[in-house]
Amino acid sequence: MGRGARGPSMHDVAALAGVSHQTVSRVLNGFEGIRPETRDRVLEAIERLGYRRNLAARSLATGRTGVVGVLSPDNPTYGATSSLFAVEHAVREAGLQPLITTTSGLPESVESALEFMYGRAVEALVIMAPSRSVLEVHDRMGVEVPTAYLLTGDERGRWSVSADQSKGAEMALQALLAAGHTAIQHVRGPLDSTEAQLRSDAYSRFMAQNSLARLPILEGDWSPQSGFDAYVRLDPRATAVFCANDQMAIGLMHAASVGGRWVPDDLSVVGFDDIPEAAHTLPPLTTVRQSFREVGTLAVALLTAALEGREPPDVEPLMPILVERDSVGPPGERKRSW
Amino acid sequence: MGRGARGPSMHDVAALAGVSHQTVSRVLNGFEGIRPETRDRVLEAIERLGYRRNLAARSLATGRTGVVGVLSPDNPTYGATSSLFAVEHAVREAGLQPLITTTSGLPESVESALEFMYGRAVEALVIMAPSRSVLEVHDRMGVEVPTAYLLTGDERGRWSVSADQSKGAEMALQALLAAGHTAIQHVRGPLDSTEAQLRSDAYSRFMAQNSLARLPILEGDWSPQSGFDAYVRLDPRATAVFCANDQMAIGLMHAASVGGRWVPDDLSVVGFDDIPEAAHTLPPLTTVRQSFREVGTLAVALLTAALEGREPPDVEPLMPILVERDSVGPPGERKRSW
DNA sequence: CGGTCGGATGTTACCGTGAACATCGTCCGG
DNA sequence: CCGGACGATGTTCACGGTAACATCCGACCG
Repeated sequence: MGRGARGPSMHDVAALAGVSHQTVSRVLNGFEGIRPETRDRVLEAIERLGYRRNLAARSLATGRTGVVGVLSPDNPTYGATSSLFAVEHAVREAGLQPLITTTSGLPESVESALEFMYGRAVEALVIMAPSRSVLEVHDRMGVEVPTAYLLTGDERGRWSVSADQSKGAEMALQALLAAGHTAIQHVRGPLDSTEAQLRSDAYSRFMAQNSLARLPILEGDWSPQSGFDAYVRLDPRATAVFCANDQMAIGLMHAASVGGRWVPDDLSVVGFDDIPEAAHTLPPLTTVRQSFREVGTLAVALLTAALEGREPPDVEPLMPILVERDSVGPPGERKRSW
Repeated sequence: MGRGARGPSMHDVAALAGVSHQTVSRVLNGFEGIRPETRDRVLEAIERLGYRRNLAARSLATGRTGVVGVLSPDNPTYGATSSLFAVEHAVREAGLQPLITTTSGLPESVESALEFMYGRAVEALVIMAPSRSVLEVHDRMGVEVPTAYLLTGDERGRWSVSADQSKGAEMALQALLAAGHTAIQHVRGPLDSTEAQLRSDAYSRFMAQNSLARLPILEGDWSPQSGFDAYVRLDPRATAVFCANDQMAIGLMHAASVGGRWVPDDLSVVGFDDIPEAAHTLPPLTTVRQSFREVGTLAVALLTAALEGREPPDVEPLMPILVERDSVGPPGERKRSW
């Protein structure tokens, strides 16, 4: 194993500045009792040598790594990625180091990803767990570092950071109801997904509360293709569909158009997430926007508080926003001629 | 600075197994000359104590970190993120540690991201530089680790890994030409972007080679909104548009529909990238697929070869694939009644 | 005017690992 | 029967920081 070229060390800096290495250490760590003149000499020596401190040595001496593990799904969706990048930024901002590791979600993949991070001595974790199985693996491996959860709905109580999924779903459904729809069907996300479950539960609750007949819930996998496929399984009576995300809504609108049904005249559709494309589908998609970046930032705030021994802030679920565009219209058989 | 709880060390393992710490080290590093019986005793002790080696200490002793820095745009687009995740996976697979750092692309952001990574003593870099300014900052900071470039077209010669942008653009244009279009306009990506430049150059070349009049090149920023905005600036003579990515194509098709022009009857559109939504736009988008994951994997192969002192493999630009769907039709004034 | 105190800085030990070198026993050949 | 070689393992040191403690020196006080 060839050893890397080593840069200058504290001792080199100390020698150049005519002080001891400990004084250099004190300067770097912002110690108080240092004569300004000495500090300047040290800083100049650092500058001259292009010195960078060796974090491995520091970590070895202090027993701390400052590494925050981030487990992310390896699926490049807009929402998850937005949150991921917000987490990355916030972690770095907090003076810590993000260790982003992706997983397909299969148990062995989750396990190897977590094993990798534990092997790196992470001091905190952000688990972006779109599916419950990820949580199960994590629980089974039982490690003790502070952990925040994203994409898990409210599964983990105060450690779960998320937008209010139920409220969001309600907003979407309310938009349909307000337009006059009563035969509303739901295309949910994967059974395994906690967020999909919350939205789906909200659907059932909403229908019950408004004394509407609950049509069979169709299952998709978040992909546009699965939305497309869901269309043919739609109940003929349905005049409106609440899709659990925008991508499936896009696929479903495509299928509707192939099937000769026009959105919003023959079928109303709402999505969830407000991905950038949602404003430009045909027709532009009415959807529910959630602030992905905000949940990422909040999760890190939770962890830094825990790491510094402060009381973690209470995280209220974030309020989503209904974005009304053109995919919702009144029900009825106003078939457009084409 | 409170010191973290320290786990068992090699010495603890050694004591339990009745050997010296060096023997433990040898077992862990797969040394040859160890009696099987001794090895087993050591492994059992490791198991019993739940020992994990301290990478900080290892790194300090060897002078190596095994960290590969990955600079990524903080823009959660499908393509960049796909490559990013492929890089992450490949780096980990190679026994190294990815250090993913995002940047907005603004010089000070790029600089702080690079500074962060250099401070972590990265041994190699993957720079995902959608814009030339990122490269400039990187060059200015002048560091010597092996560096692979993504999203830069062929800017960096053999160190640039990418799909063949020119060929891809040609394929897109050829599809339009084959359908009978001669008045083809181009909506390019940002001026600063090397990939946009390559596609744009390919457009100019293609038009010249086929003796077609080059219509003014419009500039977008990759977003659907910018594609939408470009529509009104379209030349009235244009019967077809080559958009430099799918998102802009989506926005442009939206605008066309608002403007009462039908795709593909009144206007043909091709995109670039083949994002998952492209198969489900109205109409489904003809586009050029490039293998984002593959370029990510290849970039890492390049770096691991360099790190191990092997001759880096020659990386041929990857061949993109034309995906023909329904957004291209023959030119003409066959306005669809609606 | 000497002792003490406190601020500024130096000295030493230690963190956990890997590398170089030392040691020990055994086997084999002269 | 002894010495060298070799295989298996142990010992020591270095890596580059931080923490604890030691030291030095000037100022202030009794």
